[in-house]
Amino acid sequence: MASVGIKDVAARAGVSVATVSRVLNAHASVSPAARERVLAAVDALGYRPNTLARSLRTDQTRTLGLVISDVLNPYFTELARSVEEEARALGYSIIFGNADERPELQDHHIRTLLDRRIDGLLVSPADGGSPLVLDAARAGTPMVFVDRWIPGLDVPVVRADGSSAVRDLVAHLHGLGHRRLAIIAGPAATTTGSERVAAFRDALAAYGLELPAEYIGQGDFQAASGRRATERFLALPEPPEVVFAADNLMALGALDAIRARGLRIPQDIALAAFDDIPWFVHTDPPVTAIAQPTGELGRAAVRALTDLIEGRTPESVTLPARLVVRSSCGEHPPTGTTRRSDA
Amino acid sequence: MASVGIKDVAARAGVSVATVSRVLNAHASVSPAARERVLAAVDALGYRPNTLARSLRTDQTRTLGLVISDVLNPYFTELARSVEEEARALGYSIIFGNADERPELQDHHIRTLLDRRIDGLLVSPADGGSPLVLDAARAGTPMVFVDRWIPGLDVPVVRADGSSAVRDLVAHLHGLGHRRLAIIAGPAATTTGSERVAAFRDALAAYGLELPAEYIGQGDFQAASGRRATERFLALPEPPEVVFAADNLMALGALDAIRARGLRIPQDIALAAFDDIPWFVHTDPPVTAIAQPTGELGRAAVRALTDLIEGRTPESVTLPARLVVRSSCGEHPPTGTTRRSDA
DNA sequence: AATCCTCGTGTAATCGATTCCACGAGGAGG
DNA sequence: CCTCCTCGTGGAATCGATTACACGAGGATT
Repeated sequence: MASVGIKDVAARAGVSVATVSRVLNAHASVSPAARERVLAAVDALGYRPNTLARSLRTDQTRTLGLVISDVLNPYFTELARSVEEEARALGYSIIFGNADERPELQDHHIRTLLDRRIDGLLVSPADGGSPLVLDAARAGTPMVFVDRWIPGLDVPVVRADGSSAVRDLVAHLHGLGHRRLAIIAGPAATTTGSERVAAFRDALAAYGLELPAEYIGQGDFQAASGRRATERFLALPEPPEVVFAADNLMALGALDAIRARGLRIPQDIALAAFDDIPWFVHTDPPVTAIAQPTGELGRAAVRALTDLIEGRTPESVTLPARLVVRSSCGEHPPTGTTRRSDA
Repeated sequence: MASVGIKDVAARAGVSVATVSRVLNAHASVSPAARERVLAAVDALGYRPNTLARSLRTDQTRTLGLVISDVLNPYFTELARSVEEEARALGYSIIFGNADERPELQDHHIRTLLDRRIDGLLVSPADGGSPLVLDAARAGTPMVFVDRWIPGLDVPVVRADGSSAVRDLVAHLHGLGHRRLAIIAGPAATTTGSERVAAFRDALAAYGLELPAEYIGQGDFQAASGRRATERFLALPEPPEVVFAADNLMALGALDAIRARGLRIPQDIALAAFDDIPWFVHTDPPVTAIAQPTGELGRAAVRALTDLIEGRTPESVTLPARLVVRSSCGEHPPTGTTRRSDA
């Protein structure tokens, strides 16, 4: 039952544990004969080094932590996938934590990750900055923010800039004749929560349009909040002509609410969303959305973090998002299929 | 920079490391006074035990590995979420691995997990059984299969039985007048790949219907394969009236293919899927699907695994799946909203 | 031929916890 | 008053690796 250790390998190869360690780590000089015997012993015994012991000694785990805001959100899921892929290519593994958009759950995972002595942390903060994150950052834990970030910290940020895409969206909507535009925002404590509202408001201003308070629904990036916000919009004396959801889950909730009211999209009300996902092609109707270069973001984030860990100078990265027009805001659907460019 | 260790705590509290360890682990007897001082020192220093050292010594990590077949599949994502939740409640953490339906990637993750000395493994095998999985099972690694399994191994299985739901589906389809029914299958090397075809064929047989070879599309549970299989169906001299996709991603691919052909659902061709997801409510049209009690499965799997680890006798669990009728197979959509019961 | 490197190797300290064992103090029982 | 537990505590071994240091053998340099 006792799994085989380095001692067993050493014994079988007739060398010391030091030599075994040396061949395994391509260290220093080892005679070809000894190397041969060690390698033979290793796979005769099926030896696998104990990473716990190794990490304890070397003080590095070659593991990165990734705390994502919500696993049920396809955007984060795709992000997680690309992060893991890039990390693997660079010789790191990833341990995920899912925050479910709850700051206390986020902290739980960060704590666990830190306890495991991960080499670095990738976070998409669910709030404006828990003491835990702040302390970790100040204590010098290698850390990179992805998608969302916390201002005022010397931590590289990898994210997409949606403002130009939001301008395109508003231009599109305005061109279709819409004038009363509403937004379902994310939590103000998150950068993506507040920035998307600001970008939307600015874009409206360019057309001389206002964004009245009752046209800002407060959501939390989860489907249920999108539903509630939309119901509130629809109950208004003068409901908006367009609802723009700041993420895809709240768009799903909006879809629920609109369908429950028996309204049609886009005839009765138009819908657009931040974050494009494959399902938006097949919803009724296909949803106009702002697509982020998700895969690129994940890869860039990993590169930034490994740069930081390995002593190179990481750079913050901002990539542009882009508008993908479908038919949920009115007019004819675009001819042909509109596909996402991000693979 | 050297993070604080148990020695620092001991020094500050004026006791030995043994005593510190004892209060931290609620072991043996410690005087209230000493306990007090230790606790004070612990949070004055912000001490956190090094889990690597602890695990090395105790030979347990209180960590479970979960290898899922595909993170981009909402079914597995939901499974992962419930698994983590239940594990957390029981005092374990989860490390995920995403196999992307590729056996070699699955093996990579299992190897990594094993190297980390996880206490137990939850697997949804992407193939009929890699040597790695077989060896681990035989070597006595606590292991539980979830969703899919490998026959002939003494490993508990937690899964859903879809056969009765498939019968319901076929009855529904037959009742709508459909007679030429096709299926997009998963890889034959997976149990869910072959069982769903078998269940479908059996259900058809009850109505005196055949399942000809050209009506069995070979997929791999990924969207692209669903698209290809559907294109092949549509190119047949006598195309099927219904396509039943064995998972939701292949259904997405089928949707793509059907739309690209300019056909309408359900007038030109009907569609149904295994695995229900929130988006199916809002696709065009809403998709009739077989829903698994995903959350329950995840929780049961964790309980079985922890039973195994902690020396209790785990039990295999089979829960029923159920049919959720929407409008993608014809007829009127059900009145009211059809929601998923699984929270 | 004496000296000095270089090369290959082994011994032992170390990482940070847990835990067995021994030991002294104090109370109970005789 | 002596003996024997029990209780609280500390010393030191241990888990399985890595790696600094020492050392002996052999070749090269003078």
